[in-house]
Formats: sequence, structure tokens, C-alpha cells
Amino acid sequence: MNEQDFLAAYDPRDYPAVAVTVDVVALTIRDGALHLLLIRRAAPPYAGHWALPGGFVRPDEDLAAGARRELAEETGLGGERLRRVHLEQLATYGGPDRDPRLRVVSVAHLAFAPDLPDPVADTDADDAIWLPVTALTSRQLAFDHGRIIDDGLERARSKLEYTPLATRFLEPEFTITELRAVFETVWGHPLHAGNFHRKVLSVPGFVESTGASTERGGARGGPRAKLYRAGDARLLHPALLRPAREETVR
Amino acid sequence: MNEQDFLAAYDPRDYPAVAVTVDVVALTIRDGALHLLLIRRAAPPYAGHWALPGGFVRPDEDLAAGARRELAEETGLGGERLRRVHLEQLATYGGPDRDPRLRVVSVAHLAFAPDLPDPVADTDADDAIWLPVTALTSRQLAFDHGRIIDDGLERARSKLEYTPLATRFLEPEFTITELRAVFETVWGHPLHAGNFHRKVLSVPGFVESTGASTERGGARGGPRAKLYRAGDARLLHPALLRPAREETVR
DNA sequence: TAAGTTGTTCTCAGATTGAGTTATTCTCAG
DNA sequence: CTGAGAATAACTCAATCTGAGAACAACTTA
Repeated sequence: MNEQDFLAAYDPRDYPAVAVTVDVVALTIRDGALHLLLIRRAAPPYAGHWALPGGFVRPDEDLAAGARRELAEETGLGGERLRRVHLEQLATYGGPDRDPRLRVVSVAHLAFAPDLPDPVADTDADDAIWLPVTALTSRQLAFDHGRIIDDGLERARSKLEYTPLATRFLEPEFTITELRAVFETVWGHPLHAGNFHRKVLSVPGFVESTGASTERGGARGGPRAKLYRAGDARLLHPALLRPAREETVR
Repeated sequence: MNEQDFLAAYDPRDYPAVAVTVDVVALTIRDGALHLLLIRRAAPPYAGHWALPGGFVRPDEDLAAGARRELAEETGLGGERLRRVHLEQLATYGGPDRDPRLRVVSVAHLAFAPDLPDPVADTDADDAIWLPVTALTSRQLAFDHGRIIDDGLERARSKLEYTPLATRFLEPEFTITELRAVFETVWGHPLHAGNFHRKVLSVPGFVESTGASTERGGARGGPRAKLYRAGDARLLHPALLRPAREETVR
């Protein structure tokens, strides 16, 4: 049966309910480590477990707006700083047994943000924190959120390769070294400083110079660094590929 | 409000209904051109317009299973040939005004198939065809299906770059020239035969030799070609990048 | 059998990458 | 105030990859 014909004869009250929610895998970099926004569930099921921030889609909002609203509620963010957060759809999780009570189809989103203030637990959660992704144990996570987080992390790693979104983890003006630190943190291994510098400046539209430099040198010495802002490219050509994984053995 | 707390207090009968459907952007290559599976809507709204095959998710099936079922219904495909079709989730479209009657959240999928038989219009549709994507006019398409198709085509183009999924448009055994034709058709421009050949054979796990060759040379001459099958790589390292787009002007 | 087409392999120049080096500018400790 | 250590940014050089073209043998059809 075809979608629209089904709907022509459809009476929602006759049909098993489906709930549509949005969840957000929100990533930021704090103290040189990749962090993830999590809340601790107050009520069963999975009371006391960590879960992604998320909630029901409201009748008048689209999916992206719902995700941004959830993010705002949990981070206390608003206005310009909220608008600067990169938000994209990640994937939709809709297996019949995701939630023991009711069928829940969850549209997961992925967010990249510069270092943000500590989150505020709202009334529905015991707690809300930025947790280092290295501290995650999937047994502590509610529902299939461990799987969603894995997908989000892999998507983040791969987005850094071919889009300029690494800049979204930084303030509007940044140095090449700060940008390199984003790649190293998300990818989890060090990069050659000189080659990274050359590559970033050679990809058209990745960054553009502001003409200014930092006020001071690095904390432990070194010259003042030039400042850049994000360029106008939507995609990086050619891409900044991560070093081949070991699986490339053969 | 948080997802699970909402649900704890949730009674579906109190809430505006949301319908969850799956739609499929099914692509195949016929006569050297990229084709898309479309049905013609029999009933309003958009009666007479072309639409993606799709339908309601059933209570006991997950999203991917629903998409595969819809594809099977519309193509008459089953068993091994259906299993060989590549199917992945594309994106979810859920704006509040997508459908004039009811809020419909549609989880779109993307399918790659080898040349398939003509589809069979089921009872809900006037017609079902493989339409060349070059023949599409978005004014003839129902709902936001034009947008979904655009997203699917762009995803297909980009998937060919870094995954071995081009082979999914072909039979299990194929020649390098047939594989090149897939890239040329999906990307829409010719590739250098010699360089393509070198690249495909040098990427680990993309294809593996069967040892056999075609029975005959090409239709208009030329030697017999060696036959290959898909290798075991899930990703291509290094990727097969399409030639830089013209936007790389600056 | 001749003419034309195609699959496959080479060649070669130019671009890109990985790895290391250097000059310079800064901070911090003493 | 000075010297040690650190970081930015530029450069070098070899290895690899890419784009473009050519060569050649194995096929086809006319």
C-alpha cells in the first residue's frame, strides 16, 4: 500500500501510536578533550542512566527546530551563540522495540559547538553534564543511545575530512594551531603541524585571514599566532584525509 | 521537556497524530542512463503527479525493513535479487506542512540496484515506471519529493567516491569498463579509462579478479575483458574523488 | 581481410603528501 | 636581564598519486 492512499483512509485513532522525538548528540571540546552532552534520567525506564537530550517534536516545529530547541533548553544557550552551533540531522532510529512502552521513532541530530557553559539540569533530569567521550560505557546509557553516539562520533570524524565544520568547535576567530587541536581531538591522534598548516591554507575557502594576531604568544612561549576566520567553502576540495587506518593492511 | 518523561505521561489518544512513513529513492542504470523508480498518484492530493514509492511503517517492522518491503512491492522483486539491492537510510523529512491532511514524518531511503524489470503498478497507483533522472521536473512531483530526490542523487554521487557501492549497480561479475560506466553515468561526465583502471585495481578491496573473461569482445570490437567481483572493503582508501567542481574557482 | 573499437598497460610531467629542518618570536624561570 | 624551552610559520626533499596521452594487442563488423 502506498503512503498517500493509506493516509486518505487513515484515522489516527484506529492506529497504534507512534511517537516522534528528536535527540541531540552535542559535541564540544573542553580542556583538549571531546565532550558530549548527556542528561541523567530521573524516571524509569533506565532511571539513573545517562541519555541524550531530546524530546517530543511539537506540532508546529520542524525536526531541526525541535533539535535546536532541545539543545537550547539543556544548555541554557540562546541568541547568537545558539545560532552559531552547527546542527545537522544524523539518522533516524525506529526499531519496534526501542522503547518498552510505545513505539518511538527518534530523529537524531548532531551538533558541534564551541566550549559552552555547564548545562543546567531541567526538571525532568537528575543531572546534565558535558562528559568526555572517552569516559563512556555503553552499559550506562539508556535505550540505544550508545549506538546513536557511536554513529554521531563517526559522522563527526568524517565530516572534518571534507567539510570546514571543524571551525564550528571554535570561536569566530581562531589560530591554525587551535584548528589543528580540533582535528587532533576529534580524530584522536596528533598531526604534523607544518603539513597541517600548509594544507589548511591551500584549500580554497577553508579559512581566511583576519589580518590580526593573538595578543600574546602561547602559554609556554612562542610567537603570536595569526588569526583566521572560517571561509565561505561548504566543502573542502581537496579533502583533508585522516591518515589511513590500519585496516588498510593488505 | 525530555523525551522519556514526556512518554511516561503520554496517552497517544490525547495527542495530535503523527504518521511515520518510509519513502524510497531507488536508482538503477538502464541503457546507460540513471533511472529512478516513481509511481503516479491515483488519488488527491497531487493526483496524477509522480511520487516516490513509499508507505506506512508497520508496527512490527523496523525502518529499513519497511523500505525494503515497499521496494519489493513496487518492483515485484524478491529473494536473492532483492537482497542484493543496496539500501541505506537517506534522511528524514518532517516539516509540519509536508502533507495537507496530517503530519507525516517520512524516513527516506536510498537504493542502488542493477538493471531491474519494469515495475508493476499496484492498486494504489496509476502507473509505476523507471524514469530517467534527466527527465525530472520538480513541478510534476508530489509533496517535497523533488527535494528528497535531489538529496538522494547528491548522496549517491558522493557515496561512489568513498565506498565500493558502485558495484551494486552491476551484476555480481562485471568488467572494469562496466564499472567505469556506472561512475560516468552517476557523476554525469566521462572519466579517463586508463587512469580509472589503474585506480580501481590499486585501491585495496575494491574489486577482486574472478580469473575469467567475458565470452565475447565489446559490441563494436575490442578484446575480451577480464571479469571482477566486488571486494571486501567497506570504504575506499584512498577515495576515488570526482574531478573538482568548477566552484573551486577562486 | 581491412578498418575501426576497446581493454589494458606504459610513460611522463605536475601536483600532493609525509617527514624533517630552520629561522624567528615569544614566555617563563632564575 | 638572560638563557632555556616552546610554538609559529616557512622551507626542503623524497615518495606517492594524478592527469593526460600513447602504445598495442585482441576483438568486432563490414
